[in-house]
Amino acid sequence: MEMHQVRYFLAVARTRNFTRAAEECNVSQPSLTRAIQKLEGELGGPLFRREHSLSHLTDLGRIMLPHLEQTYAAAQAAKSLAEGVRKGSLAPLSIGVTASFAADHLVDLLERLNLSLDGLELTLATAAHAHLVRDMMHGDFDVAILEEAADLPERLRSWQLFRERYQVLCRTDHPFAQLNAIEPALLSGEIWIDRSGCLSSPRFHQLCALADVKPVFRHRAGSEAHLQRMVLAGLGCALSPENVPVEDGLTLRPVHDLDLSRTVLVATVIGRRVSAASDAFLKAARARAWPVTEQQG
DNA sequence: CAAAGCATGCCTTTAGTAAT
DNA sequence: ATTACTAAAGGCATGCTTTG
Repeated sequence: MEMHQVRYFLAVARTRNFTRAAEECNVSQPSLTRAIQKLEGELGGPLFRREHSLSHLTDLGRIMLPHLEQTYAAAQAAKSLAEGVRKGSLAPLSIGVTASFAADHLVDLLERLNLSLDGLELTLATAAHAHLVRDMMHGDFDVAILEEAADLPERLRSWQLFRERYQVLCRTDHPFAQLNAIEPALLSGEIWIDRSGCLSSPRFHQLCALADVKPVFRHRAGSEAHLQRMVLAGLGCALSPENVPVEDGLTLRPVHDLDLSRTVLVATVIGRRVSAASDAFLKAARARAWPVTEQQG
């Protein structure tokens, strides 16, 4: 099925006249007739009943009409969108954010970007670290905000935004909430919610094993929002980056001597064309004041 | 019978593909 | 890179049927 066939079909459906439809479409009547015949061959039956002055859609034609209208409208929309991108009146930007990064950090940044960039068309998506990196390399994102890791692809060019520690996230009615800082030994026996797909998770397990601290690793959450809901629901405690905004009823408490922190980066892929929108975002992100972590101890 | 409406035969042009 | 072939779109001329 070709788009010109759909276009001709819609013109005939509208005018109920092959000759006038051909004029509308700026082709000769025989060309239009042949295109309709081809479409009918492909769809398995006549779309129009040819009755001279009373030509009209067949049942098949009526059934096809809304689908083909939609098809044509979608194609037209794609065309005008493409034109917008080409002329620079549209500035598409796709940002991938690691699941443990609170999008709250981006609000003012995105607000300024939207004000300064005409035609900004933003896609903001979240994914676990490994998926984010993979999707970034596949071209799904123009820019990624992710954690520093040993195995980041060489083709990623990154800039550090800020560094932050992990702290214990618990309910405000949990005994931990009363402490200024938690002794690691106190974590033993606590029911724990793991951050699945997050780089901090294996590192935390490792640190616990080294210090002979034994939380009960039982639950898993795939996003920061889910993690906080699960803690709110009383399922257990978890680790969260210290700058994550927490829900009412939750609090963050540091752990003594817990060497668990992360570096948050903004990254692009080397060699890929940097769009105006990407460039503006990168510049704004790097110029922005990010949370500063005081040195512990 | 003339005009309107659609179909068909035959042609050219163009784009894509396979072979050299 | 060049050539040959093929398929498809489209145009012109014209035929057939219906309508007024």
